[in-house]
Order: sequence, then C-alpha cells, then structure tokens
Amino acid sequence: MAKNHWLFKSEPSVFSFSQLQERRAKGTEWDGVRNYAARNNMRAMQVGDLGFFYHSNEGLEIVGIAEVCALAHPDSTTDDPRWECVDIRALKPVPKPVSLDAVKANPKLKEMALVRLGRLSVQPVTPAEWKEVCRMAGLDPAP
DNA sequence: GCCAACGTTGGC
DNA sequence: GCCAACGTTGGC
Repeated sequence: MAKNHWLFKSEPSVFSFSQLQERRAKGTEWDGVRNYAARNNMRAMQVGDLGFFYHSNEGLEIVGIAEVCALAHPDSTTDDPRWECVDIRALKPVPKPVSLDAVKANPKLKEMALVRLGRLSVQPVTPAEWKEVCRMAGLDPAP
C-alpha cells in the first residue's frame, strides 16, 4: 500500500524522464546515490510509493511521476555495503511541468525540501505538498 | 563557468 | 569529538 511521497532528482543529460519511460517494463535501479539522507529516504520507501521526477541543472522542473517498484537493495554500482537503492519506473509524465520558480513562488511550498535542501537528491514530500504540486501540474485529483 | 551550500574526510 | 580542508551538487 503506497503511503509516502518522494522526489527524485536527476540531471536530464545523465538520465532523463524519457529514459525512465523507455525502461518502464524493466524498472530502473536508482543507483549512484552516495548521501546518507538520500539513502535513508530510499530505505523508507515501499513498493507502490510515488514520487516526482525532477530535472536538475537543465529544465529545472518536475516533469513526471515515478513509482517505486522494488524495495531498497544493495547498489550494484559499488561494493560498499553502505549504499543501497530502490528501483523505480515511470508512471506518467505530468500534463504541465512545474518549474522550480513556480514552486518557489508558491507560499504553500516554501518549506519544500526542493527549496530548502537544494542538494538532496532523494527527498520526502508531504501529503499537502504532493497535492499542491499535482494540482499545479494539471493532475487533479492527485494520483 | 562561477560560487554558495553543505556533506564528508582526516588530522589532532 | 572537534573543526578545517576538501569535494560535490546544483542554481544562476
């Protein structure tokens, strides 16, 4: 049962939402995260949890919704047992991408990790933030 | 390309 | 266990 919401950040020149969509059937290991806070967030994820997919560096906008399809497991890109990752797959693109500027301009979202903890690559999203960003993205009701 | 923010490392 | 140095991220 999906309970929590998240935000996954990726540079589109490295890995974009369209690439996530292309691999939808297989799912994609969200590997390479080397930050404890981000890892702890992934450990807390459940299969079926949903998250925003945000393009950093270029685009600077939330472009889609992703779904967790495997619980945290060892990161195959390292032998270091500290690092784990989940698998995600694309659920759907959003009708209207939500830019960082739009998030910053919305008083309801001023506490969002995307604004306050700019460098964290895997972030929790509160139910209220989820609902509000979905509304801005043209997804109403929120998935 | 620059720089601020911030997490990590390592000397003590 | 503190803290300075260093590296990385990511917005601009």
